Formats: sequence, C-alpha cells, structure tokens
Amino acid sequence: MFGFNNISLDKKSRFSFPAKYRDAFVNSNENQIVITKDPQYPALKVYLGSEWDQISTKLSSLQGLDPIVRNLQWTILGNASVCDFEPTGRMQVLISADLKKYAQIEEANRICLIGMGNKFEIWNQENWEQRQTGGSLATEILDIVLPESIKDMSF
Amino acid sequence: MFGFNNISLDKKSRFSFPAKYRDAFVNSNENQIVITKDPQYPALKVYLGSEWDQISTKLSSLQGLDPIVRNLQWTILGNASVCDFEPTGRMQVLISADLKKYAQIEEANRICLIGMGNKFEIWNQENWEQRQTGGSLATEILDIVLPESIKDMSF
DNA sequence: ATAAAAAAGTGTTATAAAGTGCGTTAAAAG
DNA sequence: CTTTTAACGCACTTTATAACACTTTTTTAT
Repeated sequence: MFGFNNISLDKKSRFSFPAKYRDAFVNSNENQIVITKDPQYPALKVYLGSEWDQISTKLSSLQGLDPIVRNLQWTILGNASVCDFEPTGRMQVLISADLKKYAQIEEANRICLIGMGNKFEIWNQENWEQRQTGGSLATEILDIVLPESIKDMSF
Repeated sequence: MFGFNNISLDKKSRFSFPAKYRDAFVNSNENQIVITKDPQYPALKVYLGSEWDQISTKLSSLQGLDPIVRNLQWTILGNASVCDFEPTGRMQVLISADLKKYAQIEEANRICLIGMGNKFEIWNQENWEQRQTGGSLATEILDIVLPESIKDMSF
C-alpha cells in the first residue's frame, strides 16, 4: 500500500481510502484502522488494526519512567482513534477534531494520504509540499533519541 | 532490459513498454510494475514487482525517526504507484499526474524510457539530453549521505 | 430532570472525472 | 510485400465527491 493521494474530506471530516487499496485490505482481512499523532511532525499516522496491535502492545509494555518513552506513549497511545472499517464497503474513516487540529487541517477539506507500505500518513497539503521541497516546519521534532529498548522498533 | 527508448504518452498518460522487452517480462513472470520518484533527479524509476517487494520491504522496516531515512521513505515509498501489468498484452502503464509533474513531463506527450537492467528510468526529453551532455539540472540532489543501515542498498 | 435544539455521526444517491479495454490506423521492421 | 509495432481514438467502467436525508449524541434552556 504505497503512494501519494490527494483526497477530500466531506463536511463531517470523513475521507475514504482510494479504491486501489481495497484488495490489500480485503486480503489482509483488516476491519479496523487506527489513526494517531505522528511523534515528530504535524501529521497523522494510520495503522492497520493488526499492525497497531503489535505497536501498541510493545509501546505500552515499556518502562514509562523514561521521559522519552513516556512522551511517545502519550503521543501515540494517548491519541489513538480506533475506527471500524469495512474493506468491502466504502472504506470511510472519520478524523476527530483533535487530530485535525494537530495535523493543521482544521479548515482545509483536502488532505494528503501517503501510503508507506504497512502504514499511511496524513498531511496538510501545504505542510507536505513544504516538507518535500526541503523546507522544515515550525513544529517538527527531529532529535528524538530512542532508548535501547525500542531502537529497533519502526512506527 | 537495456537501452534508450523515445515513447509517446496517450491522452490519459499511458505508455506501453517496447515490444522488445516482452520476452524478458514474460520469462520473469512479472505481473506488476511500480513507478516512483527518483530521489536525486527529476526523473522516475520503474521497478519490476519482484524487485520492488525487496526494496520496499527493506526501506519500510528502517527506523523512520532518522530524518534521512524518513525522507527516502517519503520519496520512494510514498510516491510509488503500483500498476497491474500484463506481459502478454499491451504492457501499458499509467503515469499519475503527480509523477508527471515531478519528472517535468506535464505537458509533453513524449518521454524517454531508459532500460537499466533490472529497472527503468523515465525522463523528460530535454532533461535527459542536458544531463547526458554534461549539464546539471536545477532540481538535482547529489549530497545524500546514507545512514549505515542502508549503505549497502541499491535503488 | 426533561424537552427542545443543535451538533455530530452515519448512510445513500447522483454526477462528473479518471481510468481501462479494445479496435483502427499509421509507421516501422523484416 | 508482409508482418509487427506504436500511436491514436472511442466507448465503457470505475471511482471520487458533493449533496442530501436520517439517526444518535450532546448541549442548552426551562
């Protein structure tokens, strides 16, 4: 599940996944999607249910006394929105007001949905373009130093 | 699969692979082709499905908190367009509007398709000629310093 | 606390645009 | 001259999106 998509949100902040991903969803038998905050950028991450189960299990089992771990737990686990998802239907997903705000897509009705293989990212269009053309964003955090316990995690 | 080809796009931005490559495609039993951005030049890369599976699996497993890795993931994975491909048929492939824009072939209906063995490149004709005669292009990026984790990767 | 009103969320339909398939013509190769 | 290939045009199918109606939840006022 790869590639760039420029997608519109309806008045109620729903979007539907492009039909080209249907087969992949149906084949992997996914019936949940999880949207949460990206820990570095003003963007959202979209995980398949099965992927989310792994990531969330791993993350929540870590020692939360480490401030970096605690921050990641807050950001990723504490903002996750689980959506029921019908791969055979319209594949529609609602983005909550909080998440919209975080990704700076409050007023816009267009988003960029970027397929990264086993997950997607959602970006405000201007931010995405700026980021892709070499600019950096006010809210990005690049110096996250991971503790040994999760250096091999990819999320 | 080598060599230079000057090819036309139809009104819907499709091109077909030259017939001389048919046997190679049929023999390797490929039924998917992936087009994505070249991370250095305003050009596109075309991978066979099997080749893409390897590259994408490796790339998406890397730790995305590293900004250089993340950028490569965005560029290569985030812009990949997977096309079903019939080696016994017309071998037609669609180029999305975004990719056309990136390779600066928005208006042109002619492209250069260059066979590089296990992959192809797609160039705007003027850019290709300029690049081949020693000129450099405004948008090229030559100073990518790869992290250890992917120094051995070729894409 | 209850009813009314507003907001939020869900589902359906219609339509324009994008994508696909295939036959025909023109050009190139053998 | 015959065969193969590339380019073009057209019809059909699929997809995205906006508009609308309906249900559920939350808020507000009495």
